[in-house]
Amino acid sequence: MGILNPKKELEKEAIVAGLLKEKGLSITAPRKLILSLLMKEHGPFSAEEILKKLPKNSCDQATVYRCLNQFVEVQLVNTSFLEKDMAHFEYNDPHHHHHHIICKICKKIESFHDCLMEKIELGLQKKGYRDIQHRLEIFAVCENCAKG
Amino acid sequence: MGILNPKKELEKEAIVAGLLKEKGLSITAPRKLILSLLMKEHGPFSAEEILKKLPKNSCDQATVYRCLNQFVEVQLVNTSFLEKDMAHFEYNDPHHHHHHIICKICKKIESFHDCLMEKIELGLQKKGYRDIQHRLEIFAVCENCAKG
DNA sequence: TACTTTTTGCAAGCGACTTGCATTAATATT
DNA sequence: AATATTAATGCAAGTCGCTTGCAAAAAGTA
Repeated sequence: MGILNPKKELEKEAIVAGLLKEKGLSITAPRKLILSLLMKEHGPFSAEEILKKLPKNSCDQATVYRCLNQFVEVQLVNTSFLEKDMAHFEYNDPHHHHHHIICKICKKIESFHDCLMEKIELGLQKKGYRDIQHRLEIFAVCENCAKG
Repeated sequence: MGILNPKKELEKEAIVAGLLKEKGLSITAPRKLILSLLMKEHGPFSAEEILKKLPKNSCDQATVYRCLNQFVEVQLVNTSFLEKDMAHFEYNDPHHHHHHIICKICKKIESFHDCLMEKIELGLQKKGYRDIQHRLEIFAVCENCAKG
């Protein structure tokens, strides 16, 4: 794909570099690789999956974790804990806000773009989902900490 | 408290034992201790916190984890991943459905009993919370797996 | 280009959680 | 109620996702 259309690839590179700069991160090979991977493929992916998807020996496991944590900090990436014991990461596209539903048995992950509990659960039941549970967690800075 | 009102304590014991039986779990000392702790105090608590709250040497770390996982399986307890790297556990009281908000900085956890995104975020802003993010995860059995 | 700062790779380390196994306790059976 | 059977517990060792210290390399800066 990059070979077939080098112009477009260069544009994408520029976008990725721009995002990194915007967030105050220096532009390095691993950071570009990881971020463009996450922007191209729709996760959520575990760190291990990301490492496997990168070109062989292009970057170390430790670097993957370090980059992902930095991306989360600057809100380029969202974390979720769909599976116990393992974080999943996904590019945070503000224009495509969505949530995940993971099958308790086969662990298949799907996304949906709606955001209202009752509506969601009814819709999912009609789709054939059973035994639906949800978890909503909110992260914020409290009044006290916002002052300090 | 148990000493002051032994009758009420016995009643509570019976409730806890009843819940365990209802869920097909045998009634053991550690299970009774952990479940009644979670029913009495409102978490969410980490496994470590639970272990510390139990009477000294009343049960092993491994047992705490084993019990908690069983409780989650039978839906007596809910898990949340408010902090990366550490699960939190809480008694699943169907009459007091609620969610959690954790401060990004001081990690203070509060619960709220409302359940509508926009309403929630507006209300929290008025309460002084800033930089609000939320995470909603849904767990269910998909059509395929429900068949099998 | 030379200097300073940050990032990376590697390997060792950490910590939450799990597991194998012998012992002990809970349920089922008689 | 006593015994047999099955399951749960404690202990210690192990696993695994993730982090970190440090020297080398690459980015940013002048």
